[in-house]
Amino acid sequence: MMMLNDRKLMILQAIVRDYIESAEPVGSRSLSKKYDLGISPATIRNEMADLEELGYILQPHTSAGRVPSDKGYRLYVDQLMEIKQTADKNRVKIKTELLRQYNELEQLLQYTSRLLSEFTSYTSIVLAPQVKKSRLKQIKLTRIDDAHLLAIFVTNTGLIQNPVFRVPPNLTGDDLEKIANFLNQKFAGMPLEEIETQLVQTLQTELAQFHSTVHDIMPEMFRALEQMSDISLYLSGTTNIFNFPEFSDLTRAKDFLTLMEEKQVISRMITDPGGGQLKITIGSENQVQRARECSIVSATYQVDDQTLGWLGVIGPTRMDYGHVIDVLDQMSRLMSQALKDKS
Amino acid sequence: MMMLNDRKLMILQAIVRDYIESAEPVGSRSLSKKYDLGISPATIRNEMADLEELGYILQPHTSAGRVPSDKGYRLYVDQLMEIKQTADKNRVKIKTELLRQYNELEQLLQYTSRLLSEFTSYTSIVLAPQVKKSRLKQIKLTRIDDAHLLAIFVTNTGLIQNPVFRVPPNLTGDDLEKIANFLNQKFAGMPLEEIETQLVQTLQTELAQFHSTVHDIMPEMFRALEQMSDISLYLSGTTNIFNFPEFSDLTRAKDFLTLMEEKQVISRMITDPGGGQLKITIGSENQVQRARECSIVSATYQVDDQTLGWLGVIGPTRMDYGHVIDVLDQMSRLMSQALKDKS
DNA sequence: ATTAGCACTCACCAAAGCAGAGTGCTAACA
DNA sequence: TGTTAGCACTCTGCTTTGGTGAGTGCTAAT
Repeated sequence: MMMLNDRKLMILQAIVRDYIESAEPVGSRSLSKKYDLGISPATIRNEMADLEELGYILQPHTSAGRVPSDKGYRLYVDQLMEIKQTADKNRVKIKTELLRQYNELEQLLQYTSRLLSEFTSYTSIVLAPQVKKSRLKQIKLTRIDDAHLLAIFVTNTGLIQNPVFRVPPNLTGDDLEKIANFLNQKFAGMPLEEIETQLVQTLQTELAQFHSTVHDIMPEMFRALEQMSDISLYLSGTTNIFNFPEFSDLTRAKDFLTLMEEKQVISRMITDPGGGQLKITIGSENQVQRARECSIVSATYQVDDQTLGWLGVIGPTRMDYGHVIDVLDQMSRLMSQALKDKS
Repeated sequence: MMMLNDRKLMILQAIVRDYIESAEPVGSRSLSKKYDLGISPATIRNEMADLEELGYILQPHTSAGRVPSDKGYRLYVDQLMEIKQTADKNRVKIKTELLRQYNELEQLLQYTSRLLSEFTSYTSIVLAPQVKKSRLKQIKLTRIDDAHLLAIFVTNTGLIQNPVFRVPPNLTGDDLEKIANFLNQKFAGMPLEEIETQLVQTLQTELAQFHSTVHDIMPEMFRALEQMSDISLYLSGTTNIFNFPEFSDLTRAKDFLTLMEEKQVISRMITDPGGGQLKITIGSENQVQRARECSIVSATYQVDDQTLGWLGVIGPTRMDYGHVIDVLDQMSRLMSQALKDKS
């Protein structure tokens, strides 16, 4: 692959910057006026022609200016971009807000999401820790009424799940306590998903000591747990997209918002199996067809090197990557810290 | 106020019906063609002129057809509308889906919301029972770690709240149990909001028997409860508004969707302090300025004559009231029943 | 009281003309 | 040989113009 010379890089950088700011195709004349590149529009035109041939920029139509292609954005992000430092005032605000003592994990997640969309002006996504991957700290069983039991799973991620499920009425309070003790001893510290599989094996033998109905309630309990804990994610600023001219087409806006209602898909987009610290997906790089007009930047939050969840923003490919990355980087660190303080 | 003669009523009815269906201003000629009114366009025109003067219909501009005014819709809803029976197939579907055994209240609410938007094709809103008004069935206290306690409030509405809060580390397990027992005995059956106020009075005297720190943790507990239980409501089908031409203006669509992000406001709109069974708010009747282009139909769900929450739809004033009312009526009954079966 | 007829109004649409920004190419320049 | 000025050309976006169709109000006939 041909290496771009410095001047081409400089021009590409200017184009991307300008387009990110203005959303209008950028032409050679205005480029040379606005930025002090030291070369004439004609020269810029020549270089632009090359850049276009190489696929870094596009012309919406003859006699229009140029627009970065996804490939162009990619190069920009990888080599040309400068991370924008957030203003100190805002750094402080983010920090104090996020490190405030939240009693509930949910509150932290929700507030992070708010802040993220507020500071980036894109749509933010915060993915809660997966229930299944969380490790059991403690389990409690309580009778709610004749027919229902409440189980309380306290986990190491701060998640607390409390599935309610039906049970036959002939379980005594004593039974419950025994079962809970047994479960705690046996499974504390284990990821919930493992517990479920292990339980099947354990059931036959060890659980025999209990009332015979125990056989039945365990699967019921996990089914209830499963049911209630579908993907939980926090979105903010979905309506921000109306601020971007690329979504001023009604059907585009609709498609975007409809997409934002599909938790499954969103969660797949923001999660990176590769597992780097920061993931940038630009337009057509996206696996999800319907998001090929968007870019996504996402990061993880973690405790003790275990990745708990993800947070990120989604917006037009014409995204202010430099800014978003800085904000996201801060927030992911702070979330990790907030969770650490807690556990 | 002048009473409208039958013919005027008939014409108004036809106008509203037609406009609800087509979203286009309706003229005298097409009206007489489409509906078999037995009078000529010219006569219709005369009547229309009267109806306009009386404020029941409007002309977007000279030489356009007529459009119902909010006053016109109101008359239609009060006197002219016929309730549309939902197709049997759908009635059955709604019934079976809603009376399915849901372990969690949240699931019932969420699913109701889905169904409601699906069957009406508007945006649906389901308001969960207010925590504060719910009555305590049972309370449990559990230690999570050195610094945190988990309280579990089980209420009569099926709501389970589990606030986590900080406590000084020197509380024994025994203490906890005693406190819980005390609270249960004293407050079971009481609305949570009352408990909180009563507690302040009780604190000084009766709680003296416990460890001195009890003074401190009670307010803390309720603060945590308060914090976590902001208005919880379930929206579905927000993007449905894109299907209506009255929202094909980008800023209108944006305004609507932005409004839908404000739980406070929505909850105020859908709740009727007057307290009838079914509430219909048409356009400018709405207290909320930004919703004066919308109509809202809402109903309650209840158990033992106590209103627990609300459900409803919001859409353009050109709403298919007859249909919405039928669906809503069914659903509100079924929700009430589902909750009754449970408690 | 109703209706046919008629002149008139206005939104909507398509075609036409115009201005502005941008391009590619050629030829001159350093 | 790389750079730049000049120029003809292209294409979008905006405004103008004219025609069409649905609808109205009024008047006069039924």
